[in-house]
Amino acid sequence: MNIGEVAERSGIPPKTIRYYEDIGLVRPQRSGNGYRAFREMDVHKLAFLGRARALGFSIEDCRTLLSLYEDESRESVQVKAIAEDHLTAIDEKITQLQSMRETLSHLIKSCHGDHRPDCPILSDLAGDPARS
Amino acid sequence: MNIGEVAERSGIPPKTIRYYEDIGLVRPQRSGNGYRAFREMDVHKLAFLGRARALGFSIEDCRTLLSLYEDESRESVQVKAIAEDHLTAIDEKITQLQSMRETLSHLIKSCHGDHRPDCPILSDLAGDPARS
DNA sequence: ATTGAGCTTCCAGTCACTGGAATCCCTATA
DNA sequence: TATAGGGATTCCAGTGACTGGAAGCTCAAT
Repeated sequence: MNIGEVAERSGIPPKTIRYYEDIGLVRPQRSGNGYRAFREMDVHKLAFLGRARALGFSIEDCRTLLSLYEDESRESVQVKAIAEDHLTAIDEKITQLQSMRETLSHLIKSCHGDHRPDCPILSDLAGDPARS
Repeated sequence: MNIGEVAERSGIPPKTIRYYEDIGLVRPQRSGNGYRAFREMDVHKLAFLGRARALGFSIEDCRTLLSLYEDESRESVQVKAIAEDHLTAIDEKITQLQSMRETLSHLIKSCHGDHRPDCPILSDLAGDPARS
């Protein structure tokens, strides 16, 4: 199977598949013409990576998850620990974004948004808390 | 004022201040010895940048916001538009993270997390929806 | 024989810093 | 006065996870 078909079937663009090979996430064989020759297993792995990435796992987490997936003697607690750490990180990001959102939406509400220069958003950024 | 004192007063590390000069966000003068010579105005600008970055504005947004701040003939609607766009982007990120969070926490709940290899997290990543 | 699509490699750019090396300047102390 | 230190300078490289583009090779069809 050539890279184009694999890209279509796994949902991972060719450029990214080559990149994943570069960093050792997949190891497709090669045909006589120098083209990458993918097997079903490779497509499966790439789809796995696509789903893990879509859940926000880092490439290094993906590498670990893949190796656990292929390790028959894994313990599910290992997988769960990675997932829990990641969930914690997601929660922290959400909290941070919500705090930004809070401040920003207050500022936006207090700004007239007209042709005059007075702007509580700029006043706040400038460090004038009275005007925000 | 040297870079160390400015860093302390503005909360921006020296490395970052030099970087901000590189990309033209601040233009400190120079002393005879080649050291950067910051004025109050520069500290003020850097603190402005620090607050804008803390709200998640991109460097390019910060550049625009700074120039609006210094433009007496600005219209607050220009500032508000940037802030609203940014708020939209934040909301999109939050939504995406919450969707990841949702999926991930379901998977975590369904995983025993013991010494056995069976793992619904891996099964889901492998594309087996029945086992998740 | 030629065209065009698809494949190859390699290099550079993204974003916003951050670390490190080599060197220079200034001040205080022995 | 020599020296030691702390702080300043520049420049280069690396981060994460791709993505774009150029130059060139292969293959199938006309």
